[in-house]
Amino acid sequence: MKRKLSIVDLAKQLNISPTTISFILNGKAQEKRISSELVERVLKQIEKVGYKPNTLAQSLRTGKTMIIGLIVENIADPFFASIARLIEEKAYKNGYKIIYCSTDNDSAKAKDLLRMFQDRHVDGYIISPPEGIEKEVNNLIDNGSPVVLFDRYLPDTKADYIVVDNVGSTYDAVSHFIKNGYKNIAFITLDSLQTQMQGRLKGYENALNEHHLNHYVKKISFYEDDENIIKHIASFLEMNSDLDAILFGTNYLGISGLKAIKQLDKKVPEDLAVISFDDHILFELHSPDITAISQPIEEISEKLITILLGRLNEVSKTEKKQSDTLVPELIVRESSRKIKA
Amino acid sequence: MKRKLSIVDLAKQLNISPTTISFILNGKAQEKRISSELVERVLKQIEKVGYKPNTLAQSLRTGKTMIIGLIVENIADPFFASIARLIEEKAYKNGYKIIYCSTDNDSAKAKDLLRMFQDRHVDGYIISPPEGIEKEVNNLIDNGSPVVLFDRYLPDTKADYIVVDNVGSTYDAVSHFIKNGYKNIAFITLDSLQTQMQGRLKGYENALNEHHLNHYVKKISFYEDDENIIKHIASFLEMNSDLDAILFGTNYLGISGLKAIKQLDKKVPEDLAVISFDDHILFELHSPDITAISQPIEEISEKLITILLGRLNEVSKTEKKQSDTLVPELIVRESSRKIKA
DNA sequence: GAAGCTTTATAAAACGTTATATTTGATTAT
DNA sequence: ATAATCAAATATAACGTTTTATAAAGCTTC
Repeated sequence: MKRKLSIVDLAKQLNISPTTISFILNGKAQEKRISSELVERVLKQIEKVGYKPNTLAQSLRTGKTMIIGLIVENIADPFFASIARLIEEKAYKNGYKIIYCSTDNDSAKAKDLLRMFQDRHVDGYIISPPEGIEKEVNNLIDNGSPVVLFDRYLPDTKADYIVVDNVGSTYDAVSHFIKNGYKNIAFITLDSLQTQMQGRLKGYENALNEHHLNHYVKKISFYEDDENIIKHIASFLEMNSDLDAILFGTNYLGISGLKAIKQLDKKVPEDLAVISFDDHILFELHSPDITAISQPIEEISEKLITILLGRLNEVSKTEKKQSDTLVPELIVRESSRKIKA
Repeated sequence: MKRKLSIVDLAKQLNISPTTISFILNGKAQEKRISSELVERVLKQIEKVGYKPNTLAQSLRTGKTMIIGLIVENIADPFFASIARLIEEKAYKNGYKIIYCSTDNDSAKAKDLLRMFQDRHVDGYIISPPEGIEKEVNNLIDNGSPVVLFDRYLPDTKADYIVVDNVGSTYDAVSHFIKNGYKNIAFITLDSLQTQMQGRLKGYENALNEHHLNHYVKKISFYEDDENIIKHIASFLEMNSDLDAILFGTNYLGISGLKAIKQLDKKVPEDLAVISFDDHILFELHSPDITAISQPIEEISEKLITILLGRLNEVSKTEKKQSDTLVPELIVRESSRKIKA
């Protein structure tokens, strides 16, 4: 196990001071008026012996780690996994690494993770936050660490955020149902106060109210497992036999919902039309294929990383809160087809 | 931006030496015979002011970062995302964080990532390796960093690994086809020398040979995008109109394959029976649902982290290569149903 | 009453950088 | 002639820990 060589070793080899090498490596050769011959000589030796600065020492000294903390609800969810993948890629191109963790929407776990990330001195945060971590997030920002939220945001924080137009997109989805002749439209969603779920509910209600239609809302706890979700949805469907359409609030509710519908032997869209929030490969290949509200994943990731990198390079930390609301697309498929008249 | 307080600050507050605090914090109070009153007093103050050691300084001094580097083919692939999720969870419980990156099966990128992770002094590695990084992996091990491979392994390295019985599972899948009356069975796989793909091919061939059936193998480059994969599969199916069953070598080949089959308006399993490697939520809900070779994801993750943590706690690094081969399960569904006689 | 142990605690060096202040010798301005 | 500027490089302290070696004080023991 050979010890890696340090800047001091390198300095000894060249018979110069470590300081000089450090200046050269940090692009201060000109500013510090290091002669170009020396610069040349140093770079050549670095190349030759394959010297690499110790990032830990650099971080300890500078306070920068070039690591971004990514906190998502669940890395195994394809929506979050895709976002993670894109963020990883973009961060990597800018010299940043990602440390990630999943919260399971548990605020205690999220706080724990924030503490850990802080211990590790990550430079910035990208978070899909559970409720209840407002204080911790504000603390981070007050301590100079930029935080960008996504998917949902925390109104009582100074954190930047990127979200989508939840209200508008469920409004459009329900309107699409109505235009196609559906009248008894349910919304199966999470029992959650998070902004995105509130928005989705709002859009649903707005559309129904406009047409004076009945509301059928089923709220499911985040902490149920797949099997229980299916049971709840199935019994909700049985108890509301007049329903002719369902909007699902998230992709996994949609998936569990399809399982419930299958169990009940209902036909989509003849017995029950379906739209789900979040597109999924399954929705594309399902028979019939499922209409979905597709979030602009690429654009979300791009904006997230752009804002965060911007903050990281900012000189004065005074600039005010940044946010953006992107527009999802309703991908119309077979499952929400017109009722035969 | 308040500066965090250091062990020195704490020592000053208590009018004692930083050394003493360090000993106490590292559980050496007894060994170093620190009086229990002092221990008490120190712990109380730590609690009171919320002192947290700086992990960077600790890492610099000790050479340990408590970070595990996770290198997967693609974090957005549900197989890898699920593994990542489970590994994350188990690592977290043991005080380790995860840094992850995706390789896209690109050995140059993988080498780059290994270098980065090394720069960051990660304590150990979990890798689904592309070919061509044998030298780098051996270097890591020689330098004392444990490496555990999964999904595929590198025969020419000393790295531990966890894989599944690829040969046996595709053998079983093909045998299942044969038992159900299928005779012209294709294997659509990646054009790859990686051990898992070689194994899957082997199992396919073994089963066919046993029954003196024709081989139909289509190898697809890893670097094609979804659209092209579909085209290749579609044209392969058109050119081999006598086929009555297909085994797909990975989940995304299976998914693209289903799209191709849909485009060609073939019925599953009447025109074409289907089995795919790797289970997927889509396979469960597809009509008809798709028979799949399901890998024991939970068990894989468990063994990976167990081996790695074992290595990290090992005193002498002499113990020999560890490996394990787990057994996937063939989940039989509608798509490989018996041909009507 | 000196030598040797215990007990309890500490000083100082080290990990590998970077940033600030300083040195040295040469050149220019007054 | 001397003060002032400049070019080129360096010494040193600092970041916050851990570890090794050492100290101080009290107690035995002969």
